[in-house]
Amino acid sequence: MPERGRPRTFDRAAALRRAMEVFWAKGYEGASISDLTAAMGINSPSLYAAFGSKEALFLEATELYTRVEGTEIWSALDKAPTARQAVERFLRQTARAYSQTGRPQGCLIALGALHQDSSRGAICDDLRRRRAENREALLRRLESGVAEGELPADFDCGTAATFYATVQHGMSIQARDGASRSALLATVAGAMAAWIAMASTGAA
Amino acid sequence: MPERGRPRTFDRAAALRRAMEVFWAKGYEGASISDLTAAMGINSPSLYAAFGSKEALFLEATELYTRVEGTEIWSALDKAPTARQAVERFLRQTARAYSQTGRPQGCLIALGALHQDSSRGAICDDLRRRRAENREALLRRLESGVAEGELPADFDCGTAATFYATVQHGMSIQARDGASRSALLATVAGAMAAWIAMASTGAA
DNA sequence: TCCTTTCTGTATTGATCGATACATAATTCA
DNA sequence: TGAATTATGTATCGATCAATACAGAAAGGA
Repeated sequence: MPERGRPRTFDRAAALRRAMEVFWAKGYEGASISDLTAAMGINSPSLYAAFGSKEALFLEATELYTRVEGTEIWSALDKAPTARQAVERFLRQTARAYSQTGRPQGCLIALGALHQDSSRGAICDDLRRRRAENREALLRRLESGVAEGELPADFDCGTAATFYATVQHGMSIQARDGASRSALLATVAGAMAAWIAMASTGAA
Repeated sequence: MPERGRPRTFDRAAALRRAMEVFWAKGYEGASISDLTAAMGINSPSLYAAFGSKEALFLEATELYTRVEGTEIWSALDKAPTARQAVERFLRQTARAYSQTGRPQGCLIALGALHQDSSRGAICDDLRRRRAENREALLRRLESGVAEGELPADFDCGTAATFYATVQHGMSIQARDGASRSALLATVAGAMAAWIAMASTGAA
């Protein structure tokens, strides 16, 4: 509460949003401090004073991404009445989110830092952990579907969770390649076609 | 034929293979000239004399990757007697190739340069073009399946080609996350489960 | 044996990377 | 008001980036 010293002259939350967009568009190593400060409207000493380092800023940016963009995509999982609808809506939300105009295409978590490297270990690990959490969320929803009797007892939830998470990752690259929303929805249709077979016979 | 001047003391083809592995593991921007020369066993002037620039070296490396690793994956498309077997073998070869021990995991074409940037336009465009060619190859094989009567006339080849190409892209990220071969094959099983539904009813 | 050509290794280029030193400005506390 | 504290802008830091200058070495052609 008691704010000592000269007050900050920029909006920290707004600057973080700008930084998130830069990381989203360019990836961790592709986003330079110059890129970031230019987008955030501040000088580098202010960036370091407010966020600590490029790495810490990225971690805050991914947390913000997860909370805002991620929720938009993943909230469908819990809201939908059936596991099938949950997965389909989650994928359709993914298609919508990955093809928004005026925003970077694809997913920050999927594309932000794919190449493990000497100094980028923490960054890669953080994104990997978030991707693993996404698969876990899918897995839990599918297991609920089995517990509730919607899905057969021998339904291979692990295989299905891995499969749908992988499709979502592929959609990030597809979106980066400039795929239209309808092209992304075609992928969703393909992925949901698998549901029928997986659900009716257990895993293939 | 007439080799004037001092002969090269290193094997250009072997050096290119090493460079390909560095780009494969670290991506275009993640691979520094130092990384490359160290792996190739030469100094930077030799690199520039033999390959021109980092960008030209990358383009040669991706061409080599396509010719060697790519053929291993994609040759299944033409060899298999049916479209379904072609797609399944193509995906299973992908799972195998993406989880080879002692090699980078995932695909150079899919992961090499995902973030379009000022100076990397040509690199991104080249990889994008190769990814588009892969989808085209899938599409042609599926259309053959329709022409030969294996698939119904209303089978949506475009949707299926996009879907399977996207699954393969997702498998690159899955592999980068350390997925085992069996985990990748689980994704293949999921993707092939979609075949049944797509082939029996046309697109979903 | 020169001359030309090409490659090799050392050393270095200007640019940019992430990160700071420092002086100054703006606020709270006493 | 004066001391303490924190933020800001300028001007950098050493390290590393991709790319070369340059001199010497190794080959062919004359």
